[in-house]
Amino acid sequence: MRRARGEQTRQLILETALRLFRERGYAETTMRVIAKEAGVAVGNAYYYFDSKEHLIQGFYDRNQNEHRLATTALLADEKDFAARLRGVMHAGIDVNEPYHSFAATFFKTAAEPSSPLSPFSRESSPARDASIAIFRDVLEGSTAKLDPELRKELPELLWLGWMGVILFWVYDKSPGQRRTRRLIDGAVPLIDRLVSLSRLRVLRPALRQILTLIDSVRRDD
Amino acid sequence: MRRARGEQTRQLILETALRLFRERGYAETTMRVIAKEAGVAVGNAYYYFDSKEHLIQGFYDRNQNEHRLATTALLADEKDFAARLRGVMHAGIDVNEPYHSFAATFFKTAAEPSSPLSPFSRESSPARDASIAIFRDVLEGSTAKLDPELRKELPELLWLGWMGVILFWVYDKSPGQRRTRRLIDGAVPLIDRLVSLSRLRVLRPALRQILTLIDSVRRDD
DNA sequence: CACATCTCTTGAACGCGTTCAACTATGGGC
DNA sequence: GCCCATAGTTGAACGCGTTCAAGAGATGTG
Repeated sequence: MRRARGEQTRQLILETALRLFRERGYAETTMRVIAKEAGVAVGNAYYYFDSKEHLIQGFYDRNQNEHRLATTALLADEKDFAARLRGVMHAGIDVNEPYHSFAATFFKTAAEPSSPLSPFSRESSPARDASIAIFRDVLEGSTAKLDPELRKELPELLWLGWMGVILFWVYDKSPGQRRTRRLIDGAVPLIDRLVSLSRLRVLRPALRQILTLIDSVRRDD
Repeated sequence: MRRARGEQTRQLILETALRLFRERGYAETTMRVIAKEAGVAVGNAYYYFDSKEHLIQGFYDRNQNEHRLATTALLADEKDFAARLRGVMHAGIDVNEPYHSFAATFFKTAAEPSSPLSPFSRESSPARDASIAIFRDVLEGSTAKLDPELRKELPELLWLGWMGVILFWVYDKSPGQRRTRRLIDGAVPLIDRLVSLSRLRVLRPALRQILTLIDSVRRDD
């Protein structure tokens, strides 16, 4: 089997790279060392990964998957919207916590718009969609009552908010990133309240304005 | 005078670099070419600038200043809050527009939390305070009526929102970055409306919740 | 004027990510 | 069993940002 051997080498390189990234940091880990540790030639790594940055995509995918797994139990039992959202966000931070010190470097790389690692890039689209799906589940599996038009947009908005939390977390230098935990604990009830308020008649015009804004901005022409 | 000669070389290197960045892009401009065009040795550029990315700081400072200058006329005349905010944001985009293509790279550098170029870093504090001051002026020089506690926090919140607009702009690949313009045109009236709504009795609890959240997150322990 | 000191300048050299022509191993077709 | 297209692998070589020992030039000191 050709495929099997290729996949094996690919995994070997990826696992070696991620281990070294964790042990010594991203910038300090050279492609030559990754190749040497994996027992292959430098060029071989480039046969499987377009660039050093692309290796990080593997890290993202794995954590993304761990995040999903960490939330399934909660999302199966809990019905309260706020509790679901809070659980999902804390789980997301839990999963990434061991990597906080070098997540900053990853973030720097991912921040470049042309980078394949950017959360908004085409290459990240599957991971992004999977992440948005979690937030759709958070909403749809809950007993929350809200404006039907907002319901359609909310999963993506929650994902955007989640990106904001991640951004905050990356910059968070407080011990154990407590501030991020406080942000989540404070923001979730607030979001819950605002979502409920979406059915209020007085706020109808403001809500429509928000939805119109989302629509006009989304059009990419 | 030594200082004069050094400063002259520094300016020569900076201007040459910015010109080349504009002409051929950031990644395509090598330090060797910058040095050659400026008529100095490569190492000389590193005597004045810590790295290639640090050359961007000069660009950043210059545009920051231009933004401030571009808003003074408007902020002296206009009294309507929405019009003031809209003008300031569009002016900010105007100033940066010619550099959109390599602003991405600048953003990448600024995004690293440990970077002195980060908008949240201590080194950027003066620039950040200056920027927040503009938004304070936007608010205080307007006739807007709003909750007094919100009034204290709003300038910083507007600045944060502005950072979000910049982030959107950096990623905006639509011709002439039209989507960013639409975002501003749509978001400003919305902010205006929400600010007005802050005096509404029904929303009092939600507002207090927002203010409490800001306070708890700001505590850095 | 000589000397010491500090500012400024040089360019070869280093290590990095990345490329690519050349090579080897594999498996299916006849 | 042989052949050949394809998958997989190699490592020297390239151009890049960056460093640094060495020196040149300007200024202060006796």
